[in-house]
Amino acid sequence: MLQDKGLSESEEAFRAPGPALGEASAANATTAPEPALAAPGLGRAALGSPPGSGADVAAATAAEQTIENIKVGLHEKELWKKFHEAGTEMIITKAGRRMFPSYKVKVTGMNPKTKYILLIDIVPADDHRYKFCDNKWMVAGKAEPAMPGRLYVHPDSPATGAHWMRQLVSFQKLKLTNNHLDPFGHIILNSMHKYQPRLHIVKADENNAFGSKNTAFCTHVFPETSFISVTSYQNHKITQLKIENNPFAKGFRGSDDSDLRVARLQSKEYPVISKSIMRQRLVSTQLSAKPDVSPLHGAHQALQHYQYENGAHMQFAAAEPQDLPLNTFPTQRDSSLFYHCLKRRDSARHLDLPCKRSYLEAPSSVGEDHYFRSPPPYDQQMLSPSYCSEVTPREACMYSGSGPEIAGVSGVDDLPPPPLSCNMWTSVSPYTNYSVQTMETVPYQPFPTHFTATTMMPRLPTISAQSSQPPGNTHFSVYNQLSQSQVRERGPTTSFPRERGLPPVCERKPPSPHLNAANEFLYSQSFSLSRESSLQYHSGVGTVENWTDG
DNA sequence: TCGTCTCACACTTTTGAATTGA
DNA sequence: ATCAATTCAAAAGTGTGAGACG
Repeated sequence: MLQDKGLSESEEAFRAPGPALGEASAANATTAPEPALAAPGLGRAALGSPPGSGADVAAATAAEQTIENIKVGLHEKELWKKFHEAGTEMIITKAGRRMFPSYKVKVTGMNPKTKYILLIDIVPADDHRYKFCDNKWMVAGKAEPAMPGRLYVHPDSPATGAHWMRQLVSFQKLKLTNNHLDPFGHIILNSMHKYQPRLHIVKADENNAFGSKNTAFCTHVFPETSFISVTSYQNHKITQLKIENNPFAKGFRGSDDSDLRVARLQSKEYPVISKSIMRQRLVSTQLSAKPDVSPLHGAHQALQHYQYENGAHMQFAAAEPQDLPLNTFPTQRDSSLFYHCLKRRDSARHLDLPCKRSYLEAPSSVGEDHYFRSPPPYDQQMLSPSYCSEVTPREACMYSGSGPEIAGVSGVDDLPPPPLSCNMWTSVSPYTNYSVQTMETVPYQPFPTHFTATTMMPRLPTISAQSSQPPGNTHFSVYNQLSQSQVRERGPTTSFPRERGLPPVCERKPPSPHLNAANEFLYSQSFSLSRESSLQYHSGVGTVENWTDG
């Protein structure tokens, strides 16, 4: 056994020898494109705080400033780069598939005694659908409506800065699915779409919660972690990289002459080499004969610039605008940190986020029960004018567990109800300018008493040109699922995990309003975050102050 | 017909309970 | 009786490739 029993994910990861970490830091953040931090007319004043307010400065406690100082380094950055250069693909399956390389980071600069919550979301990198044609990825039309955003909260959350900094923080148990009705809380993606994982660090408050007036958070994005989701690998280079680097795929390793797969096939009296291997060998031969097949590596080719996420210019080479290279992923600044250090002006609510367990205890056996609703893909809006045009408040809707789950996704309305009747989708009143006040209109959601216990983030507003919802409707929902700590996850065809451990979610006692508020907060903050990161600023932040520009 | 998706399969690693020994 | 180390079977994570689907 590689890891000791009970090791947390972060501790597991820490044991793995890793190359140097690519790092995103606050220092780098300060070099972020100006619009992200200083959009005209949307500075402090717009956020409800007088410019240059002395009170603000005083309010920026040392604890808050640690957010500013937090640096995040991507583990196995070189490996990620390898994949990135080939055009990373991630398999998505109905049952959920892990990412490989897995998302692991080294965090420094935290206040050792302050508690933080680490979570990941995956947002569309653009509003295109792709196809793999002629050994390269090409735009194949408009993107499908974005799946309901989900967050993956690290199982150790909340934990002190000392805990997070002690070892690598691993999100390797995060799973991706293409099942729109996924009952396990995996992150739902559309196949053949490009996505960008984002790491959010949220400062928990004095009660292991967040959402009080001192809450702050920041977002880190590593461009090399972007990927195209697929149901089967398209690029043989990616297949080879996965086989070479993923221990679980060892069975497919082997040199040309001693290809295990071939040997196995032949041993079973299959007279021919597998089609895949033949194809891959053929392509390899072609590639070796055509070293410039990937426009990515052709420095002479025209560079196209793309605005991305926080306004950084993305560059990639392409012969034609529609003709994307293998690596079409944004080459964002190496350190892509977005600053979202927030102070709430209204401290009306205090959001309890009870520790799942002591962060000093032996790590929990919680599995994939750390998924929440995630922020929407606002990057899209930045990239596509069509998104910007529909950034309007949306009407409230309510979805029950027995009804269609996906409100903002076309074509899903006809789908049968999800197998788990305990899914609970709710909504909010019209979402005006993304203000905090709107958050307070969110009805209480069934919410596990445990922070990490199988609770999804509120569903994020569907703001998409392709949304089936009419403009003006803002949806968000809460999704509950069983804790993986109690039940090992099985495939969707097997019995549902609630058969063991906890009673069905729908039978649990009503959640604490504070916990619901936590959901709201995370939603609201993520929302604000997303809005800011993609659109720099928006007037709706309201009582949330961005204090990093001071 | 084509592109995409699903599923069973063989293989590997991981997990965790049972066993062993100090 | 306790604890750590070891063993081992089951579970989980891989890519493959045939076939289904729209």
